[in-house]
Amino acid sequence: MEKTYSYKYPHPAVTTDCVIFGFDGARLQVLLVERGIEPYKGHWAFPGGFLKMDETAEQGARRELQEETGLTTAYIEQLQAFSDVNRDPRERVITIAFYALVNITEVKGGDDAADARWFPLGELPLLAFDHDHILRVAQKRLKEQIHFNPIGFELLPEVFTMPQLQALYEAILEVKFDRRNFARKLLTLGILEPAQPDQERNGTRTPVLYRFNAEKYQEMKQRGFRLEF
Amino acid sequence: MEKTYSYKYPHPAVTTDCVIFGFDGARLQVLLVERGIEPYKGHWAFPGGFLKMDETAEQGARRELQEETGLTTAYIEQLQAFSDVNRDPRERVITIAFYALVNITEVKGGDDAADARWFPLGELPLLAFDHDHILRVAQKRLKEQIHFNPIGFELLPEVFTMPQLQALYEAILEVKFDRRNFARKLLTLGILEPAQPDQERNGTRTPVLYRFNAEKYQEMKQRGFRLEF
DNA sequence: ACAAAAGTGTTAGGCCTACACCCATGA
DNA sequence: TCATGGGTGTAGGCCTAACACTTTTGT
Repeated sequence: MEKTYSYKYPHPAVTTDCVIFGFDGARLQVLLVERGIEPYKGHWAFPGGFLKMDETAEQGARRELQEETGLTTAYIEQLQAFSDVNRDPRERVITIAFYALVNITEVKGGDDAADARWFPLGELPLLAFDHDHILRVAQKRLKEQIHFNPIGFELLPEVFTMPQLQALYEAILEVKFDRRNFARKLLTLGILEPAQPDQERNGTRTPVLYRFNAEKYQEMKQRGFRLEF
Repeated sequence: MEKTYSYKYPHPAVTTDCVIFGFDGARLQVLLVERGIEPYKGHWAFPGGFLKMDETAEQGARRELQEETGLTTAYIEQLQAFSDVNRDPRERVITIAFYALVNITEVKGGDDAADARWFPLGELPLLAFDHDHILRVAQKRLKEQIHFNPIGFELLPEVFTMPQLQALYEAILEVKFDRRNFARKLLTLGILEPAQPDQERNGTRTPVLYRFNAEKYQEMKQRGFRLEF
């Protein structure tokens, strides 16, 4: 006989979904998995699944993230719950959506997940459920967050160039910046440090390498600050 | 025999809770209800309750808001889900928390609810469950939101004075502003309009009345703008 | 040798901050 | 009449935005 779980009042099912952002140097990308079963078979979806009774939503989202990317330490933050009554045709399912920022080069990247793939924003396949809606909310949140937090650094390798950093900000905010003004603004923030002996800078054609200084950033956050764009 | 609802896998219970902010002219206030039953009997909690199977989380939160304040049109926005495994001692309960901004003068205000009362932030009673945590998140979100949205106007009567508006911003952001700079900043935004014939301004001791111009605000939002503080 | 990428510096204007004075009301 | 609350204007500094030239590498 099959075990079931009974309640006095109806309970919705609860899942987590994780919008995983990466940056390939030019465009923002999202990691999606192809659905092999109905409903929405053949559509693509964010990694996610049913929440276990002994884990918080964030733990569940991290578990899904780890299963798809191998990463255990990524930046992850809750977006919000999505609770439309008919968002899943099978039963009432509420999902708690998260977004994660990962360094795309550290992700084994759908090699053995086989069904997981990176897609650039703007070249997305058909998404399952209300995942297009969730993605729009995630993008909006990302744009907002970057004004208060240097979360962009989560998307870059440990060492990066100023043009890379600028391309990232432009991809997230969907605007263009003046090279010189952008570099000055970020440098005067004081959270970047050169990651390169001066001697090695042979030609000006090769960009200067920087690294993010997390301690300086923590100091600044204490005193309060704003990134203006 | 009692009816029950059975599932193949365990399902958590899902509630909504609504952090309702009001402004009395000097301080931010929160509407709380006293719990009459265990657990946390005698503690105070945000209005909330179990989500029905045919309503979205927002609809549930609005229903709770309406039951406690009589308001049907308030500004309401989702905070996030709170999912700690043991946040409710009875069973696994996940709550989807919202925050609402209401004009305190329009709220029947716990008169017939009898157990609902406004408390100023800073003079709060003991809160039930993880509601102190939820409140901190709500306050943080309110501070962030006010940089992008003139949500402060939701907390004021239709017609208000500049000193009132300033007191509200100071209460939310927990800072002090220079009177003259604050007035200029808000006026040059172009979303305030005088709500008073010039003649009636007899003495300068009586403050000028303003009203929020929602159309101008919508225009500005299209073009993109920022409130700086 | 020429195009593309990256480094660097200056200037003008706007916004923010700090600050002083006047008027009217109410005690 | 004096303290309080509210309205208004100005000057300095900082930050932002706009903009040009040089170097080097790769083709």
